[in-house]
Parts: sequence; C-alpha cells; structure tokens
Amino acid sequence: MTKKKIVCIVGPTASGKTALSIALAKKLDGEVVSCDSMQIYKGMDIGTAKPTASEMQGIAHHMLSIVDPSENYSVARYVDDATAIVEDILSRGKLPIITGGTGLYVDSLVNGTEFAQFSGDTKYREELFALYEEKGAAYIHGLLCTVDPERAEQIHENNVKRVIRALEIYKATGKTITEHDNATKLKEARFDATYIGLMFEDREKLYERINLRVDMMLKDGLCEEVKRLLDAGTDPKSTSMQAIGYKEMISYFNGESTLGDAAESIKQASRRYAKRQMTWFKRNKNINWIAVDKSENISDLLQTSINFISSESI
RNA sequence: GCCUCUGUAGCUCAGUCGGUAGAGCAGGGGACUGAAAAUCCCCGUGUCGUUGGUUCGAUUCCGACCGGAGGCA
Repeated sequence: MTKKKIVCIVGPTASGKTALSIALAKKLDGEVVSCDSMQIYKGMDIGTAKPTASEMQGIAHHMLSIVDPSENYSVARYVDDATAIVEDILSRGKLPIITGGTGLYVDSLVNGTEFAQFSGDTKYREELFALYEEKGAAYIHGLLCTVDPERAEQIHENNVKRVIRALEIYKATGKTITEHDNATKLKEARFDATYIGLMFEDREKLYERINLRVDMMLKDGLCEEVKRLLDAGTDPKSTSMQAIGYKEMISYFNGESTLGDAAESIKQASRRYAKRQMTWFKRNKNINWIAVDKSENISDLLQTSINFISSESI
C-alpha cells in the first residue's frame, strides 16, 4: 500500500512559512495544518504570529486555538488530534499542508509515533521536582539509572526536566521510554511527506526580520494580549505562558524589567529559538531547502516549492 | 591652552610587579521521541589606539601623536 502524501513546510520563526503554506494551499487545493506548540492555545494570537482571518484568504486552517492556555498540552495529544485531521483532509481528496516550527511535533506526526495512555496527572512530577531540589540533579538522575539506564545515559544529569519526564512516564505507563522508543522505531512513517524548508543564507537577514516582527507585535498589542490572558486567570507558570513574548511581558508586569528590556529579551529569545529550530531541522536529510533571501519574491518561492512537490510525487 | 583619567574580543571591563592575555554579556555549534517557543551540553587569538624610545624581550615602563571622558583657566 502506498503511503499518503502530505507536504510539510518547516523552518525557523519569521521565515515566511505561513505565507508560503497559504499560497501553496490555494494552488494545490490544500488545507493547512498548523504544527506549532503555542499556536494551539486560544487567545495567544499576536505573540505567536498566528495567521489572521484575512491572511488565510479562505484557506481552511486546523490545529489553531484549540485549547485553553491553562491546559497542559503535549506532543501526545498533538499527534492524536492532528492525525485525525490529516486523515480527514485526505479522505476529502485534499492535500494536507503541515506548517510549523515545532520540530518534535512535525516528526512525531509524520512518523506516527504512538503514545501510551497517560492521565496527565502532574503530582508525581512535582514530587520528583521536590526531590531534585532537596537532593540535587545527580540523585534523581541516579533514580533513572536504575529504571532505564540506556535512557539515563542519553540525558545529561543537569537536564532535570527530561530526567523527571522519563521517570514520570515510567511510573505512569509501566514502560520505559527506551522500550517505547524501540517499539516506535520499528514502525514505518505514517505519511509520505515532501518537506520544504525555508532558510536564510545570511543569518543577519533572518534576525532583522525577527526584530522587526517583534516590534510589530508590540505595536499590535502584545502587551494587552498578555494582560488579558492573565486577567482571565491563566497561571503565569503554565506551559503556555512560557512562550516567547509572554514570559518576558509577565516579568515586565512584575516590575522585573522595563518595557524596552522586555522587547529586547523577546527579540533575543526569538533569535536563539530560530537557531535551535535550524539545528533540529538540519538533521532531517529529506528536507528540500529554499534560501528565502535568495528568492526574488513569493511567487518564485511558490514555484520552487511546487517543483519539489511534483518531482517527489512521481 | 593646561591638568587628570582613559583607549585590551562585537559590547562592558579585568589583567600582565616587562616573557604576546581572560571574565561576563553578545554570538556560534550541538543534543533532543510524552512540558519542546521548553530543557540541556560544548565553544574565547584579539594589529592589547598609533608611533618612536629603553630592553635580550613591551600590550605592560617612558615620550610624542590620535580618539574619548572629566577638571582648571
């Protein structure tokens, strides 16, 4: 059985994924499936650069604004939700265009990573964290060594978040992450994806775009947006509020920085994020890279993308 | 015009009692399979302002010049 064809648009933040995906969707009768760990939250529009209704130009978009910012979302839920949507788009004879910068989500969706049922109860996580604060990183890393030595070797002792996660998953599912990994590695990818990657040969150009975009966000009311979320009762410590642009505004509200400092921090965090995204995507050898700063315009970009897609579809 | 301080990594600065130098930040590279816009790991050679002098040897001492800050007439 031949696998189902989909298109994935990936790349760092502010590289122009949204515009390209919409142009492609219009040209190829597609629908856009967002693959972004922060755009899934309701009310987080400006800071996540979520496409506006007018930008969408009537193209159907999925996986945007689907959960409340106070909820704990995760890759597992993303894969469940997004897979159903992609299948539905395919069943209607349309082309799913996966667009997003969250590399882990993209890979898990395309590969069809399966996750065992897990309640999402974070009590044990908190216990482990307390244990870490009391006895240190080496101690809880030691705990993982006894449960899943293979995994423990992969995770640096200081990466407390991951160590806790691995222990938590073991406790919740009775299986180690290593067992889980081995099982999923044997499986074939769920979808046949053509990857289009947007990049910049001159990193400075990307950084200029990022800086400009942050200024635009502030002008468009990022400050008010964050205030609105907090007023609605969103916990400043929740996952959603760790997003770039939000956590910095929160420390501004707390009097820990000036508005100008916050703006600079947002820009810097975005630049570093873009760098990490590039690192993630670089190792995927199936990506067809397009240098945005070497392309004349959007129709140029569109044509190059279509060429890649049709050449991989034969 | 005179006096004082100052000129060292992209930035802020430390330092060398004379044997060509090091922190923070910025920046770069990497990891990543149930929080991922999160989390974690690794990376510091630069005409020591220019130019003369002293010296075996000067970024370090001395002079002049150029730039910056302050003070006095």
